[in-house]
Amino acid sequence: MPELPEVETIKRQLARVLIGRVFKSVEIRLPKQVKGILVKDFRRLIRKSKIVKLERRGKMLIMNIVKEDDILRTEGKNVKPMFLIFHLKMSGQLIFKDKRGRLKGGGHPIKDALNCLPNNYSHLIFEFADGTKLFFNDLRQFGWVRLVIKRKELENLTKDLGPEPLGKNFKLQNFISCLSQKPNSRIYQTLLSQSCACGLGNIYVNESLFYAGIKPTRKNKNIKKQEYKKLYQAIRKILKKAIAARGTSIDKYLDALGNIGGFAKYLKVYQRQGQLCPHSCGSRIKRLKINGRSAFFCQKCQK
DNA sequence: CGGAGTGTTAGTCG
DNA sequence: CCGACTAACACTCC
Repeated sequence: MPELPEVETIKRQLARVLIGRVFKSVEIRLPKQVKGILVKDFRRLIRKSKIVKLERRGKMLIMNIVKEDDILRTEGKNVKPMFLIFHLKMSGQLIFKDKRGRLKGGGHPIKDALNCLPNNYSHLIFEFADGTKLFFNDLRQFGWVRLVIKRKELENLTKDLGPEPLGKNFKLQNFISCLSQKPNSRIYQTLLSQSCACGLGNIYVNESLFYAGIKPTRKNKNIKKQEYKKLYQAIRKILKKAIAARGTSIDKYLDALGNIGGFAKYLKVYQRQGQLCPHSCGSRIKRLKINGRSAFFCQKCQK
């Protein structure tokens, strides 16, 4: 599930409960989800590390962690953090459970998953020194976690990501020139590729294109500057609104447990095929496969 | 029961 | 290099 607004929501929720906590151990039930490092090194580096900061880059959640020993040795000055990076892909969740069993965090909703933790999908279980826990659940097992020591390695992992669409570096002119560099790509596909703006997935790409009045099948080279401006504004507006609503949840899911999802009621086209266009044009929302993904759009309102 | 569909992206192939 | 396609996986829905 998680696209930019969902990961941002999870980051904000988890920051409130994770900053300052110290890892005691990690139970690795599905080793393949720990990428790029030997499991034994992963355990060793995690142990006695304190979470000092949470960041997000695109759809990745990044915890800055520091060995407690290093903090003591240097009296907390100029300690370089390591980076624990999560990608939830299609179905990952990060759920924090405090000592009383209360939950915070969230991700893709899995039926009954929150009633019982750990469950069949809890592939990594981090335990903190105070007995609280962080569960990494992932039904489809595409998600991953990695740990890198240097900021340089983190930069390597994010180097192909376009700018943060809500960040200062996201400028209309840069956005247009980036899209123009892929003249034969279709706008729907380019937006999903993370290259000109990061963090957009199928929900927000479809919603942004509807808002901007651009058909997902349009080739970039045929899109006018004015339309790109509208798209740029649409992306920012929709992402902000989605973050304010704490993300989107499709399907059934449990609220009240720190799980996410108020944006679903604002969706105009995503998974609304067959329904009347919300612009009251009389046309019905179409669904079309583009490179294996479902695009949703109004034939009348999107040119 | 079989097939399609699901919030992602890395890798391969032409 | 680009764009199209597929695999990684487990589940739900029609």
